[in-house]
Amino acid sequence: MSVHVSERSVRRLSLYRRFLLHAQASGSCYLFSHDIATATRTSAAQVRRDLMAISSSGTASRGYHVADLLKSISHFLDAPAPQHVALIGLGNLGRAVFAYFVGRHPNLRITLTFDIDPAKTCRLINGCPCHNIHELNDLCPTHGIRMAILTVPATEAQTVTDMLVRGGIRGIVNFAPVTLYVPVGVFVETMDFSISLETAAFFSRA
Amino acid sequence: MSVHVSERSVRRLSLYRRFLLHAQASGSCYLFSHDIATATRTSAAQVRRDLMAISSSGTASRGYHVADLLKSISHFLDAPAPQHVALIGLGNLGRAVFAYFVGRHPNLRITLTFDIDPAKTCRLINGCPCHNIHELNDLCPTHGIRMAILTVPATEAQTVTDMLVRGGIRGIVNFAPVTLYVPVGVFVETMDFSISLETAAFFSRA
DNA sequence: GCCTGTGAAGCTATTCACAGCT
DNA sequence: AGCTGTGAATAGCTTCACAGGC
Repeated sequence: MSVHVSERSVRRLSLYRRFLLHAQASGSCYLFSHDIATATRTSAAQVRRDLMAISSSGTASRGYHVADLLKSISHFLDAPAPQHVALIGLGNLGRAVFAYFVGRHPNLRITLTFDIDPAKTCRLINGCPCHNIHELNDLCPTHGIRMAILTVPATEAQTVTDMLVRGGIRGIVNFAPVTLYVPVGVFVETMDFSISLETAAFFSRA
Repeated sequence: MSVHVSERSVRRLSLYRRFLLHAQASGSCYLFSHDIATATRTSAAQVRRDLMAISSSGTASRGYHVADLLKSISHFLDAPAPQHVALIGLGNLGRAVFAYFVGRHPNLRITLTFDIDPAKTCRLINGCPCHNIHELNDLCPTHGIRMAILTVPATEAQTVTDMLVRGGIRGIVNFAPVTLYVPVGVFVETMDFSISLETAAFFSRA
């Protein structure tokens, strides 16, 4: 089991799951690899490879059983119990992310939020207490939080990242347009609008 | 010239540029490939390869001249004149994107915005007129717009994409968590928070 | 006939390693 | 000594193509 699944595959599996949930909601019971491929802009062979990697299987006649597939993708992607997530920075972006988050990720829970601004701390934001950023070091370990969403200004991002790493965080979704320095073993995913924009601008003229 | 530069390289070049602008602002005049590599989380060899691809060069003794490098990266990445960009969907997200955009991308300009909500159309948003989405087909070609940012609800994203494609758009930055179907030749970059979140969640436990 | 599962092939991206230069 | 530029090697990813099954 667990024969190393690449980052690319993990991302695609997440996409497959989202599509499968939609398909299931609209009544699909079985799907072929090429259906999943079309819906996620990849190839049928790629879908079969990815599913093979998590040892899912289908039948030649009917393809993949949607409910079973969902179960096995979720078994692979999700932690056994919901993962707790910290949200750092409650400006416009942080609150928007929180709002978007709610109801969409049943297996992930924002359980702690942090900000530097005393006006925001010690209040409930969406029913979740907001702490001062300096409590981060103590609170993250005691709440078993291994993952954080970073919505602080670019100038603060590295400082906060260092605190997160000291607090034992192993995965960061970073919204600040900066490269974060982290030790090996800490995963950083940067949502970099500027880079995406420039890339799209480039290829829109190619 | 122009010996095919991969999408990965384009993205990295955009990152290098951002770093170089910061470095220049803090007084750096020359940098070695390993400096750029460290700042952008890649390898020195990768930096040299990427710069080679756009036929920039440095010297063995001092490395790369920051100002020259910026010039040649910008020459490669940017259009000769600023590109015009349409922003579709002026809800919270669309307005946030607009606000973020301002002042950050001198070579890109949001010149038209669209929404379906009549309450939003025919008004100025950040000094930019907001049109009804049905005018998209006419206005994009006449304004020479080849690129759009899509901040509409997921349910509308494909419909609007079809309109954009008919209007001649060749590049889309999509914020809706859906796969968009576009003909070949149209570049789509999806800012997919859910997928990024799930990927980070996965690797935070690996 | 058209599907899955998968070894093998092909392709792309990255890294190695070193000649040449200062 | 330590850099760049780059051919060669390697690693990683995707597609091909086909045996086996309904």
